[in-house]
Amino acid sequence: MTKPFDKIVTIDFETRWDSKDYTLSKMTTEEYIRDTRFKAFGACVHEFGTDSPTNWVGGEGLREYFSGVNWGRTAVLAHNAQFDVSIMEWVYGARPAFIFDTLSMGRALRGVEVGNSLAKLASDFGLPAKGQAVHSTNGLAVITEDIEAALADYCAHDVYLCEEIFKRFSEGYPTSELRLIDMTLKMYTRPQLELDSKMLIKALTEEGELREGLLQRLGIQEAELASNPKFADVLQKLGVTPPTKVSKTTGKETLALAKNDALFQALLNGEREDVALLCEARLKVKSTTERTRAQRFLDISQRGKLPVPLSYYGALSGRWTAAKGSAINMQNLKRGSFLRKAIMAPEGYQLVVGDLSQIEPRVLAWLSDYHEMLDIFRADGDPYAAFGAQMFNIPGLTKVSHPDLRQSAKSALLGCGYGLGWASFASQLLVGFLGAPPVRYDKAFAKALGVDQAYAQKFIDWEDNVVKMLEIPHTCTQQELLTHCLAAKRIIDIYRATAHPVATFWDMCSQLIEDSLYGGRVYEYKCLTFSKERIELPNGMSLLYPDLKRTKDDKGRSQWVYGPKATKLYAGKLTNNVTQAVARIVMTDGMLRVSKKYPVVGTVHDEQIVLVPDAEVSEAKPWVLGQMTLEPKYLPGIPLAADGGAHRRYGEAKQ
DNA sequence: ATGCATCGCGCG
DNA sequence: AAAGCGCGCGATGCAT
Repeated sequence: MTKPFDKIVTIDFETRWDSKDYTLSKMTTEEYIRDTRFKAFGACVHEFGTDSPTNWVGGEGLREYFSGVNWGRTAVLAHNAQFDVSIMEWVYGARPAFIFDTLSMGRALRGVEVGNSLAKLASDFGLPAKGQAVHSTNGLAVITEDIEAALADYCAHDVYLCEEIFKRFSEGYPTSELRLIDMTLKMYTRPQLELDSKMLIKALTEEGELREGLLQRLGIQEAELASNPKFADVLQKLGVTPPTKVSKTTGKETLALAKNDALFQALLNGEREDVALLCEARLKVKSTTERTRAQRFLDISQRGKLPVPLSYYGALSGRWTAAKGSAINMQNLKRGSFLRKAIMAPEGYQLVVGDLSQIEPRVLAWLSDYHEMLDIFRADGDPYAAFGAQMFNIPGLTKVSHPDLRQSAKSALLGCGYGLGWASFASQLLVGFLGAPPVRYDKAFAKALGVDQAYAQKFIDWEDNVVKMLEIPHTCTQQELLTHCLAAKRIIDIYRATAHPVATFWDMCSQLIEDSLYGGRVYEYKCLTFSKERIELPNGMSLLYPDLKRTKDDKGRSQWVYGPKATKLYAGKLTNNVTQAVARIVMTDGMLRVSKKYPVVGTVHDEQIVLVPDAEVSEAKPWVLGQMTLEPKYLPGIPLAADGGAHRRYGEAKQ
C-alpha cells in the first residue's frame, strides 16, 4: 500500500484555559474547543524525521500557517491527537491525510492501567522531563511576549518528547493498527453524524412532564424517592419495613431498594397499591441516565455534528472503550431508545450497521476445536436455542417461539464458555423471583444438591462466597429453591460434559499461565504465541499481563494476579481474554476493508456503523456484510456470519 | 469540599 | 474453585 502522505508534521497546541470554569478537567474536549472562549495562543510544529527547526506559530499566524500546508498529503503526529487535530479541523479547517497519536499507541503497547501521559512516558523512557511553564497562563485571555516565549519553549519540548516516544513506539507497530488509530480519531475530529434535536427536546419534555405529574399526584419530593435512606423512611412511615440484603462485597447489611432487588420487586408488584405507586415513581425518578444523556446530546446538537468519542485500545483485549471525559458513551446506549434513534446520517446518506453474529462463541469453538459447535454454526443453526431447549426442557425451542428463554440461554451459554459456576448461574436465574426469607446454604443443602462429601467440603470452604450468592430472597420455598439450584447445576454439568473441548482449553490455559505467562516458556498454539507476561495475537499486537505473580487470597488459597491493581487471572478468564481479543481482530479486519470504500463512523465491539450514500445502500449492505465475514487466514475454517440493516437513523438500522 | 470505592445498570 | 468476561457512568456512602 502506498503511503497516503508525503510527510509527518508533529504538532502541539497551547490554548487559553481557566481553572475556574473553562478547563478540560471540567469540560469535554468537544465542549471546550467549540466554546466561544476558545483561543489558541499558538502551536509548535516540526516536520518529523528532518533537521528542520521546531517552529512556534503564534495565535495570529496559525490561520496562515494551516492554509499554507497541503494537508491532503500531510500526516499529523500528536500526543492525544484527538485534542490537537480537532482544533486543526474545527477551528482552522485543516484536514490532515493521516493521524498518528502516541497516546493511542501507548495504551496498546503498555496497557491501559499504567498511565500514558506525556509526562509519564518521558519519565519511563528516561527522556528530559516535561516542563511546567503552562501554569502561568491560567485565567489569561491574552499573554505577554515573555509568557509566549516561555510557552513556546515548553511546547517545543512537548513536540520533541512526542517525536522521541513515537520513534520508540512505531518500531514494528502494525500498519493495520495505525490505520485503526487514524480511523478512530477521525470519527471524532471529522464528525459526520447528526443529532435530531427536535426528537431529543420532545423526549426530554415528555419525560419531564410525566415525572412532574407523578410527583404532584403522590405529593412527594424527588429526593425522598431517589435517596435510599429517605425512601426507607417513607416506607417505614407507611408501616412497611424497608427490605434489606447483605452486601456481596462488604458483607454488611444494606437496603435492598435497587430495581432488581427481589424484595423491592415484591413491593413494586405487591398488593399495597400506595407502596407500589411509590416504587414505580422511584424507578422513574432514579432513571436519570437517559435524561442526562439526552441533555448532553441536545447540547452537542446545538454546537454541531456529533464527534464520536471512542478510545482506541481502551480495553485489555484491544476493544474500544468510551473516550474518558467525553461524558457520553456510544457503546452502551439502550437498545430501542430514542437516543439511538436521534443519531442520524446526514441528508442523502444512510447508516449501514453490520454486526458479526455470535462472534465470541464462534471464535471460542474454533480455538478449542469444538467441532460439534462449529458444525452447528456451519449449518446455520442456532446454538442458543438448542441450549435453551436443554435448559428449559422445551424441545424445539426457537428464537421465535421463546425469545426470552432463548435470550437467557444465550447469556448462559456465553457464560458457560468462560467457566460460569452453578451457584452464580442459579442466582442469575433467580433475579426477579419474589419475596420470602433468604435461604441459607449449608451442608445439608449441598448434599441435597447431590454433591459428594469432598465436593461439599469445597463449597463450605468458599462458604461466604456461595452464601452471598444464594442469599437472594425469594417467594419460593426452600424446596423450590433447591429444585432451582439443582436445575442450574444440571445445566452447568450438561454444558461441561458436552462442551468437553472447551473444558480442555481451560486446562491448557491453566498450564500456560504457569509455564508461559509466568515461567516464560514460549509456546505457540494456533494463531497465538504465549510467552512471559504476554500473548501475541495474529495482528502483531499482544495481550499484556505485566507483573504476573502467584499470591494468596484472604483464605490462603493460591491465585494468579497481574498489573497495578492485582487483577486476578485464571483459566476461564484467560479463555475470555483471548477469545475477545481474537474476535476484535476479526472485527477490525472487516472495518479496515470496509473503510477503503466507505467511512466507518462508529463501532460497538462486534458492530460497525458505515456511512453510505442513499443510492448505494442496497448494494453496500451485502457488500459490507461480505467484507466482515471473509475468512481470516489465521482462523482457517472458521464459520463466520454477519447480520445488519440500513436506515438514516442509527436506532432504526437493525431490526 | 473532594476523592475513592461500591453498587446498579446500560452495552457487547 | 474451572471463580463468566470486557467496559463507563451516575448515585451513593465513607474517608480525607
